[in-house]
Amino acid sequence: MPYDPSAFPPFAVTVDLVVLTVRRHALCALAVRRGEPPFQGRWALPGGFVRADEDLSQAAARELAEETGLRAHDPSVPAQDNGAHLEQLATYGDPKRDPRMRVVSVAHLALAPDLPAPRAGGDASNARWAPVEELLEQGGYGRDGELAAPLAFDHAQILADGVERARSKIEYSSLATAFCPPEFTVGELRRVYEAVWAVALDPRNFHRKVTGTPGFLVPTGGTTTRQGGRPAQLFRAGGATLLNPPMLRPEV
Amino acid sequence: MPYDPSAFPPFAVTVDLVVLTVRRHALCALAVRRGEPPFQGRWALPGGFVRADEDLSQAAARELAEETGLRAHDPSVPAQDNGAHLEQLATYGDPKRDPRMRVVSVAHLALAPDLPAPRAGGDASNARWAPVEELLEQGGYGRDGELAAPLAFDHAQILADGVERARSKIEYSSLATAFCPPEFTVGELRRVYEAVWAVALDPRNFHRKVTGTPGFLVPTGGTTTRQGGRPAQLFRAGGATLLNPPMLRPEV
DNA sequence: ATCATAGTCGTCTGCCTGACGATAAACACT
DNA sequence: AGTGTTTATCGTCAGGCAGACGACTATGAT
Repeated sequence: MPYDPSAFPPFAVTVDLVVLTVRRHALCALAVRRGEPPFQGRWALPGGFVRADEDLSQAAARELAEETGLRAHDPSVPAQDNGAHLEQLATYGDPKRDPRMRVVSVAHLALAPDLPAPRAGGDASNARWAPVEELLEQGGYGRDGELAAPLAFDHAQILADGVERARSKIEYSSLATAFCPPEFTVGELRRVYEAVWAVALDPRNFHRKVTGTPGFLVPTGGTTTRQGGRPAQLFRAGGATLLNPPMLRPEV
Repeated sequence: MPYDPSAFPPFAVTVDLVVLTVRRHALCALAVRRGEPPFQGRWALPGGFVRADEDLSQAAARELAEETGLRAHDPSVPAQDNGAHLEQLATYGDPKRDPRMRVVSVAHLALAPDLPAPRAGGDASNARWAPVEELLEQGGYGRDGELAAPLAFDHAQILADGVERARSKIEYSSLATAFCPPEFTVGELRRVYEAVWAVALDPRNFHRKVTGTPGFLVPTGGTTTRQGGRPAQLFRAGGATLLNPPMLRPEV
């Protein structure tokens, strides 16, 4: 097939972001309110057009910074610091997914600690962290009594795919630490798993598992009592990225 | 950001295919020879433009049919028959990945049994099954003595990603059956694992594992001696898609 | 002082896996 | 017909890991 420029239809290419964090024992996603049609006033995932000279991951990192102030974690820099984990999720290209034109969206998944406050163009009322169940349920009422309209476009599907990716990936990788601050306790890490999987885990078995997996956690020497109770050791994420054997997700 | 049609740059969107099969105890990928510049004469992954009214998965299924004659397995149809497994792999959008224009390629991964003979536009000399190591090694010589030039564009990266996806996915899913004909023996399935992982597995432990996993294999009642030796039971792929606990890939 | 909370160390049991012996049923020879 | 080769299939045993859960420790709150 010759590459005649008139032989292929032009597409708009966007990146959409599933930004996940754990707040108040719940897995939450960043949502922004749409200012223009279509779906004006509805909640949507943050995103935007890919620029002409930009790689897809660059566009995703730029959007992430614009919406949250988070820097994406560059894998080439060992000190991951405040950087959020960012990875490509999947691409959505149904011809009718945007009523105005043909848009192909390359969705990315970002995992961040609880710290940041959302800001959409500086307007906090148009951005929020919402529990993923609240964003995914159709027609219910959210915590604020507002009718929970479904997310704009196919963003409910994208969010569901991102949540599923995160849920499965923390099984066999050390990615759960991306939800934690630079230093954290075993209990805090356990609460991340409990929030993401929406299950209760045995603290003793969890402690044995994570401290017994080489390279997963590195003790910093410090302790903290910020969770109450007996002081807990502080850890940093170790170099290991793959968990073998994996963390087992309870059946029900 | 308003959706002014002049506010976003136009992209060409293509699908590229990583089609994998197992032949002669080796994991092989489908490669086609490029007829025009750039990379004229070099081997590349099959692919093509997404049409204006086509979904991404439809485009991938169409390209797969055009290149191999394989029908993609429609998940809504339980009888998978001759259909190949097809799933989205990842999207590649480096601004310089195609020297002519801005092309975003949505790569797909297809797994097929050994049956089909390649055909690229009816010309078999421009399509072949090649062992993935041969396609991925740089500067060596292939089986036919031909200098192994690297694949065109970023297709070596795409192929490597597809192979890695296949290798990890057969660990925790029943996807290895996609490499097998509709009816197959435990030994044939084991040789699929051995080819994809490039390892040797213990036949007795493998037999215990796959026959002991509920829903993985369904006996058809028949037997075959097409592999020589004692007649082996024939099985069909069962309904289970997830393997829990997973098949463990040997360390080395 | 007592309680509540959270963290940490152990024990026990059952399941799964890896290593490997043994038997079974075909085919290819001699 | 017997022997060897190949592949399939069943069984046994030891080690590792996870789930269930008891026990103890160290802090803050009342």
